[in-house]
Amino acid sequence: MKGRDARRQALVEQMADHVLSVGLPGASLRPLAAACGTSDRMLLYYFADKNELLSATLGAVAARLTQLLDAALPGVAPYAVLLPRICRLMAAAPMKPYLQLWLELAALASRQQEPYLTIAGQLGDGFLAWTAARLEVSREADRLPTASLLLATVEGTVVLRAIGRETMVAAALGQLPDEEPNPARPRRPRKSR
Amino acid sequence: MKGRDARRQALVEQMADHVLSVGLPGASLRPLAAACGTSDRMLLYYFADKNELLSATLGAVAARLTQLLDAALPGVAPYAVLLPRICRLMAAAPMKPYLQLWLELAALASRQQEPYLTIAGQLGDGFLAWTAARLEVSREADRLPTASLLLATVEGTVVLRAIGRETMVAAALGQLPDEEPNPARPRRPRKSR
DNA sequence: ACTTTTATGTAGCGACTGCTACATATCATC
DNA sequence: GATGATATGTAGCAGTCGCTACATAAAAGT
Repeated sequence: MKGRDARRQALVEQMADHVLSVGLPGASLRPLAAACGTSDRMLLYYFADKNELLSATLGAVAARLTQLLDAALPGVAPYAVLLPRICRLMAAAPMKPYLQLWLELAALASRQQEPYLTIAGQLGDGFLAWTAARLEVSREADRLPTASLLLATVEGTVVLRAIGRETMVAAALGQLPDEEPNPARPRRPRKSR
Repeated sequence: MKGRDARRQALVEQMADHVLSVGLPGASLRPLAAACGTSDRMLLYYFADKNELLSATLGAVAARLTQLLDAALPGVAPYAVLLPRICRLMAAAPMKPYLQLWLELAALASRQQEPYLTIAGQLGDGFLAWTAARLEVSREADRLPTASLLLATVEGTVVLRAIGRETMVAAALGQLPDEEPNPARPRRPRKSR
């Protein structure tokens, strides 16, 4: 009764590895079991069914992501600085598997499928809180609305990058309200006049 | 050789209906065939394989979406007006099946799967052009960058709505640069002073 | 009328899906 | 050392997946 929970946790972590590398399409019982060095039979011995198993695994993934995000971007910044900063963070290699999984979750959640809808919602709440905590606002009442707007834009760049349109992301980020202190930005080579 | 293409087109339209209603997860050969009143055998008689069949079907879906979007939102508007306008359009009921499919495409594209990556990319290009055409800018050089930023934010609200966070969308849209001419918006009941 | 092309039905293959029945180990407790 | 709980292997079920071999019907062309 004690080692059982420990074994479950160990399996969950190994399954999290596997899901992060191949995504939900590859998250069927036999491949998952193989990634854990066990059998589908044993997975269903430790978990009631695939749903419970996946819920636990995605929970572990969410925990890793939370940890990863919390470690990133210390300090606060105003909207116009924070947006490109977060977008750059989301474009970094370590985020890729999480964001691929995130889009798969969003697609399933969009069809109201449980447990994905619930999990994706909680992840979204986490994203918002994380964003809000790093946002510098003049009026405190603007924090959540501004963070929501920022989050939406970031999510959008994630989608655009997913469909291979990094150019659009770059164009969008070049089009900020221009409040960040970036002295060395060549606007245009200032034609001779 | 003549009726063949007509039959293909008819099948494609019926499959588009089906895909729009159940999404890519339900787009396997036998259900698709049933939706067309035929058999999987016949689908693979008119199409080389499932990939070709799905490409054609998603092309038809894209055409419908283009038509649907082109009919919507005549006239141009500046960024701050256009953003909530488009978001409201995306939240409308007729868009739902398209956006659910769009997220599924984005998730598959994110894993570099063809033909989804190509199709999603083309759809994204269409979105950007559509947005840019409705955007009112002061400097023409800002059109594409600003449209990209707008598109990203819109896509983000689509994701947030997919995961059941309409509240975040509402909060984000309340947090616009506030340039739209909306005289009857109660900011706050202006406390007595 | 004969042949060739076009269209359709039937049946099935091998692989995979989530899940389960049954048997058996291993091991702690009484 | 018998007994019961915990753990694991083997085998398989009923279903779906994309796809194909084989037969045949209808139609078109000669």
